[in-house]
This record gives sequence, C-alpha cells and structure tokens, in this order.
Amino acid sequence: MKPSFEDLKQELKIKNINLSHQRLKVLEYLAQKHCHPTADQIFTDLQKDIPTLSKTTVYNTLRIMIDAGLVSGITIEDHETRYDIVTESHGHFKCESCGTIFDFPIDIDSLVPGSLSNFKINNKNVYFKGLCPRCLSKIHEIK
Amino acid sequence: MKPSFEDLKQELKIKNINLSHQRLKVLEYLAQKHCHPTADQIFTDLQKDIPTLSKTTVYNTLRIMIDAGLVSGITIEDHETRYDIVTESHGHFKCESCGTIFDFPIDIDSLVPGSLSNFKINNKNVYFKGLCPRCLSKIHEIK
DNA sequence: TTACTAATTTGTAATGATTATAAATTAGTA
DNA sequence: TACTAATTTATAATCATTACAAATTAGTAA
Ligand SMILES: [Mn+2]
Ligand SMILES: [Mn+2]
Ligand SMILES: [Zn+2]
Ligand SMILES: [Zn+2]
Repeated sequence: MKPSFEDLKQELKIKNINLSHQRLKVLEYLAQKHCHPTADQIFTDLQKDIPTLSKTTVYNTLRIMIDAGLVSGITIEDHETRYDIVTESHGHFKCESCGTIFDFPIDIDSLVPGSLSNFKINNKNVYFKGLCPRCLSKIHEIK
Repeated sequence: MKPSFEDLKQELKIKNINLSHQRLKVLEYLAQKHCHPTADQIFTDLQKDIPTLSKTTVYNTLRIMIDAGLVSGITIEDHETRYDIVTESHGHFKCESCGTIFDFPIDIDSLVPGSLSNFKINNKNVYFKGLCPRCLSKIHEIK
C-alpha cells in the first residue's frame, strides 16, 4: 500500500527529522510521481518551484530519507542511482531503450536459499532489464 | 558448471576475438579466481606479471568479454562494477562489512510474474546485502 | 524587536571510476 | 624487410557524487 504524503510527514516527525521546505518538496515529489527519478531529475523539476535550490540539498535530503528508511536508492546502472519511496519489496524492470523503470510484484522472501542461513540479510533486490511494451511496439512499426 | 579456461579460449575463437597475451591473462584471472573482482583489482594483480599493463586495457578487455557474453558486469554499488565469468544465472550476496561477494543458487526463471508478459526480458539479477558469517562472528567476539 | 545559536542550504572544489582519444607498440603477412 | 591492421598504452576528459566552508534561515529568549 502506498504511503500518503501525510503519513510520510508523520514518519519524519517521529524520527526527529526537521521538515524544511526543500525536504518536503523532495519527499512530495517522490510520493506523487513514482517514476524512480535520478537526483538530477528531481533537482531539475523542483528548481521550477524553488529557483534557489541547490543540487547538494537534493543529495543531502535523499541521504537523510534513505537513512530514515523512507526512501531507497536503486542501483541498476553503475552510473545512475534512482530513488523510490519505500513500500513493500518489489522488483524493478528497466527498459534498455527508454530508460523507464517499472515496478513488478515479486515474493522475494520465498527466494532465500538454505545456503544463506548463516548470513544476516539486510536487503534483497531483484531487477530485470529488457524492452518495455511501448518500445517493443515502436520497433515493430519501423520494420 | 564452471567453464574451463580452454573452453573460454575456444569460445573466443568461435566469436572471432583475437587472443592477445593481456586478454588471456584477464580471462584466466576471472576463470581461476571467482572472487568477483573490480577492474582495479584485476589491474593491480595482473601488473605483477605484466609490468607494462595499462588499466585501459583491462577495461577494454572486460568490455569485449561482456559483449561476447563470456563475462558479466555486476552492479550492486553505484560506484563499483564487479566482474564475473558467466555461468548459469545465480544470485549474489554482498557483505556490507568486508565487501566480499558470495554466489548463491536461485531459480530466477520461476520468479517472472505475469505482469511482465508483454515485456522482453534480456537479463535477470538478484542480489542481497548484509553480513557474512565471518563478519558476524567477528562482531560476536568484540562483544 | 534584537541578539544569539543551531540547523539548513548553498556554491564551489574535490573525488574517483570509467571513457575518449591519439600515439606507440606489436603481430601477422607478403 | 616493409607494410598494415590490431592492440596496447599514456594521458586527458567526463560526470555523478561527496566534501567543505560560507551564507542563509529558523527558533528562541531577553
Ligand atoms: Mn519501485
Ligand atoms: Mn557470481
Ligand atoms: Zn521502453
Ligand atoms: Zn564479511
């Protein structure tokens, strides 16, 4: 279930994280759009509302949210971190043509093999790569 | 089943990739150690044998092997790519304390959800993060 | 209001893995 | 040996992210 923006604000209050204008905007952005943006996309979009915004603030805020457990950084390509409001664990599909990241449901917990019984698992990630339906149909058109 | 070094050389011949001294050494390194090294680790270790080795050559070679499908680049952290001889698909566990990456068996194909039926999936990745048994026992000792 | 302090934001510089480029070396062939 | 193409090398460039210190803001008490 997707957390509401109010829920998130509440969570931050509980964790003693002050709610500045910038922090609220970053959080709101992630809560409303769920497009798995890069830090740069967040920065570019929010700059329209907050002309003085600095990219450092975006990075700082994302780090704070990650440490608080409200946001997760998704590493699929080694040169770009995407950000996601944390919900139940789910898989990610990245289209290699348009770059869009799609969520998909997956029962990750059932995957854990016996060979990891002596390991302490802190987080589990599943991602696929390929082509999304939209890009597949575009390729079809050209042919 | 792990491919032998000879198998790999054969594969490259089939794909029309020339076998230089440097390329053989990189491939041999990956085939013998299966420690999921970084490009820099490969470079540093091979430099002992090949004093003139350049880091660019290591990167070039890895790219060629990846394109040929013999090696895969593993992205777990956004700032370091690890390299692995391609075998059957398996999961990776990265210890957040010592950095070691462990293989574990996992039936990734059984995971694909119906919601992705219209997507073309090119590759599937599963990685966990946490603490390995060795590091867990070290924490225990200290307490 | 004013003064003071701590938190936050900002601009700028630094970092570090990877890539681009072009010159130097090597291998293969006639 | 001479020629050509492939490979390697050294060096510089790129670019996302982080480090740092100064500037701004928010909160609080006098
Ligand atoms: Mn997601
Ligand atoms: Mn592996
Ligand atoms: Zn697409
Ligand atoms: Zn460990």
